[in-house]
Amino acid sequence: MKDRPGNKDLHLCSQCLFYKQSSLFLSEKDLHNLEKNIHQLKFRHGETIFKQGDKSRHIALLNSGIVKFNFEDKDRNLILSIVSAPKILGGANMFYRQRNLFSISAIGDCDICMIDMQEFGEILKQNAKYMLMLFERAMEMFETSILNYISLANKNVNGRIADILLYLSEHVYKSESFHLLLTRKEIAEFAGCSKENVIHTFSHLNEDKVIRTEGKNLSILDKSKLQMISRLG
Amino acid sequence: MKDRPGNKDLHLCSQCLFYKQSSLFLSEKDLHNLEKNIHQLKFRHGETIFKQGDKSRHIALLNSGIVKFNFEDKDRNLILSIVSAPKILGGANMFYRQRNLFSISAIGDCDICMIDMQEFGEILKQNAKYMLMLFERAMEMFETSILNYISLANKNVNGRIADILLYLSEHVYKSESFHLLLTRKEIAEFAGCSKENVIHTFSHLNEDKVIRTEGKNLSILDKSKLQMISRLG
DNA sequence: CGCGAGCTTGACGTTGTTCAACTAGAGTGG
DNA sequence: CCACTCTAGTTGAACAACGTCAAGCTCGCG
Repeated sequence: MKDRPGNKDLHLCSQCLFYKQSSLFLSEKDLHNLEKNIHQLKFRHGETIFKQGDKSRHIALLNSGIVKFNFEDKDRNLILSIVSAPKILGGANMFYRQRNLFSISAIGDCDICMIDMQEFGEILKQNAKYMLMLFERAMEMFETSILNYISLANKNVNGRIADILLYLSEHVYKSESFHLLLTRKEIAEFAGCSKENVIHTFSHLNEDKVIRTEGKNLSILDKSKLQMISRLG
Repeated sequence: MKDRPGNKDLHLCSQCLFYKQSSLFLSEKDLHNLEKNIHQLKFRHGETIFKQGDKSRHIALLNSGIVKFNFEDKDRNLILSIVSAPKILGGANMFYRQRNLFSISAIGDCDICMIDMQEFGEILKQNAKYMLMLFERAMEMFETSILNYISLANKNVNGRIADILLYLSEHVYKSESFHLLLTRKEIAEFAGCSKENVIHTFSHLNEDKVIRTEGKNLSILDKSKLQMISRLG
């Protein structure tokens, strides 16, 4: 964790969504304790936020940016999920076990608030409703993983890639046209197929005018057709 | 939910593992309230305990038996996980959303205690440490789902089936030799492949004396070889 | 006995992976 | 400023893995 750039000063989380939500549940005193245990960090593209197998000592609030959850195998890599701000990261590990089940790393630049778990755990134990709220957030990521799992099991490559493009458009970039920060290989790791397969599928989708790719830029031209491919896959 | 056989009388959970654990966290009064909201049920092979898409009104304690978590698609079916008693079922849905993300059904006969969520939710909110314990349990099932997902993405059919046999042996039946209550089709739904593929793989494993199948009975003869197949897959 | 469900086997076609060759752009050093 | 190298992307072809289909089998049950 040495090369983490960041400003470790205490900061006022006045615009921070998480802080606002927390203030609904916590007392003045707990809120102050919480603030003492938060520090802000910036991560650049590719940097690891949580490392698979590492001890989970923090919970991370993704305030801006996009991250990927990836499971690292001997030789292969699998992207479980990709999410954009605002999200609570690391909660799944926190509520479960001491060691991270997977890594989380930045795609593009990310602003993150790190909360030390020691003190935070104490606050949590005193505030059951607050814990419930956090837990629900932590579970959201599992839902997307399970939906990905189902997509992988039941669909062919075309269907899965269509799924991924729709997911990225609707839930990550929130636009029909976006600048992909993922390599073809990473998309393949998300779809659970080879990178050549992603490229072939992109080529066909380009020919059929369903999408348009220009280098890293990707536009969805015919969303309904893409949805049909997703369904038929 | 009409044809649920069961005895709805209040019962004394004196041997019930869950009750014992709960007594470590809860006050006499809460424990009494909890007991009032529990009723015992018996489920037979194939019966549905929780139905995908249904409202989650209960949390279920699996006291004896084996259950499968399965996601139902238009035409296909996918088994996310198979677990044996003692386990807490439905917590994942409970702590997440109002509607069940997947179905849970009995494999063989199951003894289950159903807890009504209305009153139970109130007890939870007053007992943060207790809630944390329940969370941890609820998360266990997600870990197995994610590990299955990874197995599906990174391994070939042989490796996945080897994984499943090892999993069933170690975590479900707790024996090298067991009476399979799953059909070949269900194993295929767990492995995310066709039933013929399961049969072919079983045949080869039989030829190579890695396992022995006699109808529904299955014995693992050479565990280390099976582990090797799992690794190479 | 006859029927149906689950199981088994082998053949065949499709899908997807792997491999190899090529292109384009970015960074490096003489 | 050009050659070199490295990485990402692209394409097509060969091969292996897997799903689908068809046919026959076994067993339990009405």
